[in-house]
Amino acid sequence: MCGRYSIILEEESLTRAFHAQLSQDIPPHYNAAPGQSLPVITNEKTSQVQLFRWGFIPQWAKEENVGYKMINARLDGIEEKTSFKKAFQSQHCLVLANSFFEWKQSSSGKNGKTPYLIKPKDQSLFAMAGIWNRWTNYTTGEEISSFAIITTEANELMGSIHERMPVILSSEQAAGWINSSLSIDKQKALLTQYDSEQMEAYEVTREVNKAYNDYPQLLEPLGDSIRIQTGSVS
DNA sequence: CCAGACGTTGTT
DNA sequence: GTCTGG
DNA sequence: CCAGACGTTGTT
DNA sequence: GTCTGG
Repeated sequence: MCGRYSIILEEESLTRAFHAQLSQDIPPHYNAAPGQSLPVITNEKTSQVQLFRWGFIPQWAKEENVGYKMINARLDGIEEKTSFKKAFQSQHCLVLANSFFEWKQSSSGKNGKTPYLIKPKDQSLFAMAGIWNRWTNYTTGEEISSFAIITTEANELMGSIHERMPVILSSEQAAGWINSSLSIDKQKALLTQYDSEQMEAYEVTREVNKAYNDYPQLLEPLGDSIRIQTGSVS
């Protein structure tokens, strides 16, 4: 799954990869967590980065905390899910990221879980496929826009760490995902499993476990950690 | 019909 | 165990 | 995702 | 709101 990631937005790479603008200052997130306002690009406004809350709040929700249970949406079966159906048809977004974290359960059961950082080898900024929703709290009138990250089966590289991973899009796939003039069938075909050969992963400090820790050192390889790439360990 | 769920991951 | 909050 | 709380009343 | 289950 994907329950934590990093995003430090730079205007230049944003423009180059996604042809979108920043309309406000967006603080760096070295340790983005569910419940926070994070940068996305939606199909409704493809030229602007907006801040949406991570944790999809469905139409039927009576209160916003429902969103904490819906930080991810499984691609498999998503069209049959009451909560996600409508958004999967017409409310797509790109969740901007530089890397994401996954925790590997130690085989012995001892030492608990070890956090890893995973990212594409080549591009520093990438998009994860997301769905969004706009929800109104009828008690307070407050309107909240929220999103979930679509997940799929782990590829070879990810498999050694965790069973699931986010759907990662190339910039061409990303453009199609938020292009509402494409048919849903064509858009669905864009949601492919990212190539294992193009990714790398390494162990990071357990300081990342605490969501209130948010600084650049969280992204550094742990001193004696191994770097994982498909077919080789270096 | 009404009532109750509506989600994911991992662990047991 | 289960829920909330970051 | 992980961490941390999980409760009430009354008094300061 | 909408679907599933009784």
